[in-house]
Amino acid sequence: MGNGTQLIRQENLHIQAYEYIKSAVIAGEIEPDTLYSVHQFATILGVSRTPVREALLLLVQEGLLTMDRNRGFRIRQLTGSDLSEIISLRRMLEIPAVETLASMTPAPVTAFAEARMLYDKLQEAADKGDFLQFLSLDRRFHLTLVGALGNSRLTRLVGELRDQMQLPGIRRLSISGELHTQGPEHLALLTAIQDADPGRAAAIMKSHLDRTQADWA
Amino acid sequence: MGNGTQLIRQENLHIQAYEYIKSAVIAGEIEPDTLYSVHQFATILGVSRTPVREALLLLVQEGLLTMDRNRGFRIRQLTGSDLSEIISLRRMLEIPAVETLASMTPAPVTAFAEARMLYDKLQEAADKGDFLQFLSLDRRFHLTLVGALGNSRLTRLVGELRDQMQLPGIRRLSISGELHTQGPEHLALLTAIQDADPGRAAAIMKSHLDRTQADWA
DNA sequence: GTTTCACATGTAGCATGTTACTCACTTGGA
DNA sequence: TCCAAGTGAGTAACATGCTACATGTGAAAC
Repeated sequence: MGNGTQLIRQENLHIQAYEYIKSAVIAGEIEPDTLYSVHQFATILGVSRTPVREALLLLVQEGLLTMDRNRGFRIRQLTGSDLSEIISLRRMLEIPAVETLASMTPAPVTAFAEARMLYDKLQEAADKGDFLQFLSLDRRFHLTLVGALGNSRLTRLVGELRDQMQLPGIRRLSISGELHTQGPEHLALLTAIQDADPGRAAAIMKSHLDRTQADWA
Repeated sequence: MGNGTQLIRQENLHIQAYEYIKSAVIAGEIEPDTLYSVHQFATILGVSRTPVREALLLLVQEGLLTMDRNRGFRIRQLTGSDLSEIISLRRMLEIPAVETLASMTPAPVTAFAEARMLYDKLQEAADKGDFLQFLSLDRRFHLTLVGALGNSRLTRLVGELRDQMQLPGIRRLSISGELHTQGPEHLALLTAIQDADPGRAAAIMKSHLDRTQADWA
């Protein structure tokens, strides 16, 4: 059968299902502690069970979901030790990343410009209290910076780790109040990098991670 | 533990297929530049195409294989920039890892003992010129050490990065001659860690990665 | 009241049928 | 000889049928 309204849709269904479900998980549209079946998602997406199952298996491997045999799939609940594992990895990756970024010659000015633009939008979202938008822009801000290093595996990895931290299991509320404290921190980081001050950039990143861990404990 | 004694074998077929194909890839039993079909593996393993396809998709996500739409699957060819990405990540992860390892109190003596045992076997394999055995023990040696840190995500990640480096695309020969130069390096690393000398351990790890990158260029 | 057990329900898991695509090869015309 | 359209084999990709299993429920046995 034809592809409906899409002129050319060259992307596999399981990829599309993967993107959709992943977004839903991160946006919090999926209930924790609730079992979801392949059939449910297949019905929602209007495709058969096969590509949906494939997508779910990828998400399990990525650590966003867990699988209960013959029961269904559910959002992974992070424990405290999961969190420290993730934060520990982020320390190893993101601190050297911003250091290197601040030392690059020539400086990746286009990435800086884009990060600056994202920061502006970020502040806007913080003012409006638009939590989801804030999270999305926060993610893009950091991935833009890390991406300027040109290491695609690093960029992807950092993204995955950040995504995992959006999972429930740890208290995630009260962040609404932190929206405005986070803003200046982003700007300070960007400024330090643009000033080619690796030490300051690293220190900001480190304190950010420290505080994140403390907050979620 | 050993599933020989296990009465019922309750592991999903796609997991078993995943393990099997991954081993085959790393052991070099799979020809590079050759397209393999789901059907081929399914026939070899004596199962249907579904779990095999699921396994292959996981391996694609992991970066060991690539997928040619409507053509088949093949081993991923690493380019020079792939290699530098991987080495760069390994630097960020493995150097801090051995540093931390050397600073741990109490020291993880059981892991040290196991690493020492693996080192002995490693030397034995090097003497015999058993290349595959050497690679397998080398992998276990490093993962045992990293595993002692207790960060399961880190351990898994390091393992995946090392696996990717076993892929062809870069000259991998002449390593036979290096088998004996690698041996002492392993011992030096282990000794530095056991001596609680983070700086020395880090230096050894760093030079190892530098040399690895230079060799493969 | 408590335990046991048969059964109904819904699911993952696997097998298999079907479709549509890619590409090597052939064929025919200039 | 060259090139272009045609075609056929093989494949991923998707849909669907079927099986085994985990679990909740309720009646029967104690």
